[in-house]
Amino acid sequence: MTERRILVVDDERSITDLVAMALDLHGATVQVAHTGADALRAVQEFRPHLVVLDVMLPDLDGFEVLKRMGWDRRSQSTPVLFLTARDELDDRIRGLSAGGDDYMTKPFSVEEMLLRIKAVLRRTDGYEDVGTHLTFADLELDEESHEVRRGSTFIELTPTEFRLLHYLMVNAGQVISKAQIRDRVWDYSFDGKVNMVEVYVSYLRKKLDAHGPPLIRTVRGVGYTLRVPPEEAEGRAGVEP
Amino acid sequence: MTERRILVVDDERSITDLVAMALDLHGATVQVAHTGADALRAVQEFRPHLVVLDVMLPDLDGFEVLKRMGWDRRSQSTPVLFLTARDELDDRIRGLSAGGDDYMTKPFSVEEMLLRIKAVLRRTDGYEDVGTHLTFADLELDEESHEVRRGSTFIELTPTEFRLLHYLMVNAGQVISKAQIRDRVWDYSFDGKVNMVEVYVSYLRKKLDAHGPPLIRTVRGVGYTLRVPPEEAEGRAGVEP
DNA sequence: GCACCTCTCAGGAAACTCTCAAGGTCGGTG
DNA sequence: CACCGACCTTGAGAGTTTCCTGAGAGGTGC
Repeated sequence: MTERRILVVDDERSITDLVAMALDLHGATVQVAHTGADALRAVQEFRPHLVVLDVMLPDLDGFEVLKRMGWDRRSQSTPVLFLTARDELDDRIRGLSAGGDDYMTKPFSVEEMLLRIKAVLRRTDGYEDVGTHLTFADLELDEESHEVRRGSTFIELTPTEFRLLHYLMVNAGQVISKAQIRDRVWDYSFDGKVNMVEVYVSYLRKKLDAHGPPLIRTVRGVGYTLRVPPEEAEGRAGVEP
Repeated sequence: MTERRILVVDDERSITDLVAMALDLHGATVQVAHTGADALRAVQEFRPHLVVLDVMLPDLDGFEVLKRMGWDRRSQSTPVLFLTARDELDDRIRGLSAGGDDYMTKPFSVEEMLLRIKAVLRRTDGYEDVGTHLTFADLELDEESHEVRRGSTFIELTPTEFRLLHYLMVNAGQVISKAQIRDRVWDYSFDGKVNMVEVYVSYLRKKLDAHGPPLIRTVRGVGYTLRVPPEEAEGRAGVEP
């Protein structure tokens, strides 16, 4: 997301914080607004490459903001990612994705949001950050088509499994804690007191390891990591009597 | 940790002392605060690159401090490492690591804390302090993936073994006393009456020396040290094991 | 209603930490 | 130079923590 200016508009501070920090970590330059009026001002001055825009704002609603951005948009075609509560889903919103824009329902996961933003930027911007294609050992994942292959066989993943694998692949070679996974792959309203992460890792393993050597390593007490499987069983060490 | 300003906030003086001293030894510039109010003042003036923040403070709690740091944070994105008692693990801690922050439960070991701080700085800072990679003779240890190799074979270590080896490698060539090891690799509430350190050194030796000449040398009455194995000592009287 | 997905729960497996005690090794000393 | 005591090493194992996974209940979309 390097070199992209992104404006995040939501009246809930917790949401703007979360989104802003995540985007910041990914190299974007972020600005935040909490009202429609602020948002319009920020669009003028900050000239974002993309706007994340809540539909419900205290003063204007998101569509009004969109409309008043109008002339600006057409000249610059600044894309918008709308945020909306699930039960406020509206035909006007559904129509957005036709124009290159997109929407997400709250609550969302950070991982999901990053994927969406990248997709929108790609569509409107001709933007190739890192490409849509991730590879690790004989594993391949395509962000756009949501397709996963191991070697030559396609693997069907559920949406959650996909987000988890994507997150692991982006951070391949690094140990990721369960807390990180939970915060990133699950939505922010999820208060899982139980072992969701373990369960989903288990699902992933079952699907991935059916077609080759194990790829997900447990690092006890710390988390999980992808690793290239050691060539042969000889690479093991430790308990030699 | 060179050139990094770190603010340590905890109401227990023993903890701030411990942490501050360890960080100081690693080249960080450290400041300490014992209340939320002090912490906020220190954030303003000291402009730390990272804050170690206890959740329980006499005046404000850690989250309140975090919130009031708010606007400051977003512009600077100062990361936070939270400290919390294991049984106070709080739902509010959720969501932290999506922003690059992290938390640790008390009691912790100094070694563990240094590893966490480095990890957080790496994530948020883009900055490679010393690299994640330690090398000694044909031994390699990677902090990020928690992988240890000797020559070409991977070695599986338990968390405690890993901390111990890491500590030895950081201080390679220096004799480390058992007391130092205990204070650093074990958490500060540990009152080992027995020979824990010896036992774990033994475990390490068993795993490491299966793949080459002995690396950990005992210095009788003093402690242990890593040393490069002598090339070949066939002419010598049996001084070397 | 059916298919699929998400999440819970609980039992059991596996890994890890720590203790203890039986030897082994070393250095000094009688 | 043989022996002693202090120190060190290591195997065995109990107790605990952490992780894995099957079964199934609820939810959602078609």
